[in-house]
Amino acid sequence: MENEAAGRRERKKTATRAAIRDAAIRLALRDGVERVTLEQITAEADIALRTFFNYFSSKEEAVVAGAAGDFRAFVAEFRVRPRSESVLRALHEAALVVLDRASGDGQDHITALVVIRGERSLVPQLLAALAAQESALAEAIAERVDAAEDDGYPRLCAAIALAGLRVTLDQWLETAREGVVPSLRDLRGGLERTLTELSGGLDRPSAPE
Amino acid sequence: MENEAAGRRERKKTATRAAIRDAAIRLALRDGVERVTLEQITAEADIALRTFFNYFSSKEEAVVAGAAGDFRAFVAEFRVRPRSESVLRALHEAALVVLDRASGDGQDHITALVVIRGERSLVPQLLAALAAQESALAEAIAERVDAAEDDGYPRLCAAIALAGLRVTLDQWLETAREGVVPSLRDLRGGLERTLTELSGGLDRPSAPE
DNA sequence: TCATTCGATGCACGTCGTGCATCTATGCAC
DNA sequence: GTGCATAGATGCACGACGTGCATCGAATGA
Repeated sequence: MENEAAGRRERKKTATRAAIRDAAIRLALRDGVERVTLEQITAEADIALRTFFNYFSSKEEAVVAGAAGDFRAFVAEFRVRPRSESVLRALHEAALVVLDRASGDGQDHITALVVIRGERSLVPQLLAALAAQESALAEAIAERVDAAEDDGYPRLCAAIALAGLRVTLDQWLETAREGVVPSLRDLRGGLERTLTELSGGLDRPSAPE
Repeated sequence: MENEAAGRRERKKTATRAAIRDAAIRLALRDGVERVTLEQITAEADIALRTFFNYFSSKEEAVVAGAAGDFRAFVAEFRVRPRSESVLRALHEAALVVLDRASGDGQDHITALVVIRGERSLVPQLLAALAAQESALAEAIAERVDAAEDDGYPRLCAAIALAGLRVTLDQWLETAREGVVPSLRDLRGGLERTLTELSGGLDRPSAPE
């Protein structure tokens, strides 16, 4: 998707990158991220140990790379949503598009998420990947609503939208058990509810003691 | 705050912990987190290298420890807010209380945040610390609004509230320059605006092309 | 074809993080 | 106060991580 008709060099690079990522996820799924060594990963991907660091700066980054790519795709998709859609609507639609595309690619995206979710050591990396897109999304939102320089809305909206997506996705994954991929329909429903909550206002009165 | 009249053992432990944390922050502020070695930190805190790992599992965790404590305090404070306050109101008040207490302790909390903000390698750790409080906050919210088991509101609200706080704090820190602590009044104002935005509903129409 | 460039690799080194054994100060019972 | 049990501090060894540097070979373009 980022590489169409490039030279052999570029094609080889993206192939290697994918090989490393897949190897990392496969091994992590089998043995647990902590127990997998870089040596194993590089052997599986058939590259030298040193080469690994030409692509990723850590094991964790490699495992999370797929998800990070999806986040980036989400932001890109948001950018091209028609102006007729409100911000939250556009975010919603963008999420659906990425979701469809990812599920079309097979279950790899999902299994990667399952691995990530099960491993505490990946949480920081995943959150960092998400945060990395936050500023990009904020910028896109600022353009879309034509916000003033000092308007806090874009950044706030970006952060909250991504947080909402994360929670929704997380709750959905929670329903997954033993490699059984839960219904995509459920995830759509979750997104729907989350977005509704956001647009309706988040506050609630406290219940009496 | 977590240790009142405990035995000498406990007191020494908390003192050591604080010494490590302070040493880590001080050195990180001077040389940059990446360039500081554990050896330096342990020398500064006057402990053995091995002992460090009895308290923290990494340099980064030590630096972020202070902020992590404030997050925990925030959640604790929220728990004890009166039921007469709505969820967002209670969150707001809790934030103000923690803010007051932290600023009363001097500028240490702020300088720590400044260090953290300037160092990309600390972002994952900080986000992880924040995420760690998310479930605790979600639970507190669930109690407060007496939510049903399958109600997504508590987790969503917790995630979004923390995201909102993070962004607000971040924007405020951005105005800080060269060790000059920006006005706390400004931070209060930022919180006010953020919470208003959240309760009012986050959506916005897109501007025409 | 030839020179250039860029990525892959090997090597060396410093740092990190942990398991294990040991030593010491603390807490406790008497 | 004495002595025991325990928890925390320390030392040691080791495997893994991450990076700078030099080299080699394949891909590119003139």
